[in-house]
Amino acid sequence: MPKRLTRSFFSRSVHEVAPDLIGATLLFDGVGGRLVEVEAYHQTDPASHSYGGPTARNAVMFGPPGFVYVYRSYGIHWCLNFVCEPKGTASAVLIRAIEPTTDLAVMRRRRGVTDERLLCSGPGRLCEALRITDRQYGLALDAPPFELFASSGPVEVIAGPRIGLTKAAEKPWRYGEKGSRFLSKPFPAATTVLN
DNA sequence: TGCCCGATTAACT
DNA sequence: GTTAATCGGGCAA
Repeated sequence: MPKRLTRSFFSRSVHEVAPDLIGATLLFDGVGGRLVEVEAYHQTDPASHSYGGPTARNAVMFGPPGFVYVYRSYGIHWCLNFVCEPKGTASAVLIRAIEPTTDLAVMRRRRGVTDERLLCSGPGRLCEALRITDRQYGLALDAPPFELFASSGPVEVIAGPRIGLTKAAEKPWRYGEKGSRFLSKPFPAATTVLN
């Protein structure tokens, strides 16, 4: 059986946690798959929702690590984040793409598409497929209905610029599995290979 | 209270 | 390649 990740996994620098999450398996109510793309956000980072200090929306980011931050994007979509670092650092990892493994039929129904690559390739898409909304705001990642398992083998991780930002767009804090078909977008050709 | 705009997506040309 | 959809957060006034 794969090893479960507990909340202590997240009590490290967000720039260590983010690449380490690639290849891990996330399930919500038994639906999900392998994490293949994430982005790191830190309080000192102008692109982070925590940059301006605590508010009602970002409050969970200022709490202990290993909990879920969910926000509304463009008034339409939900986006899922994992809070990282010791309490007060207000950093988080945005989950951007999942390689779907279970349950494909459920995800196809929720998404209204059949193509595997359109089920969970994008932060808004994966929340629709897993049925993540603000009702999950503040839930712990190491307790039901969430399940999180470490990668079962080595993974080749690449890093590049984050997607869709106007501030701090040059920071290479997007991490993905090299060669994955399930990335929300390809990484630029000149991309750093980790490991 | 009003205004601007975004860690997106799908449906266009 | 471009753009509409859609609305709450954050800040100016």
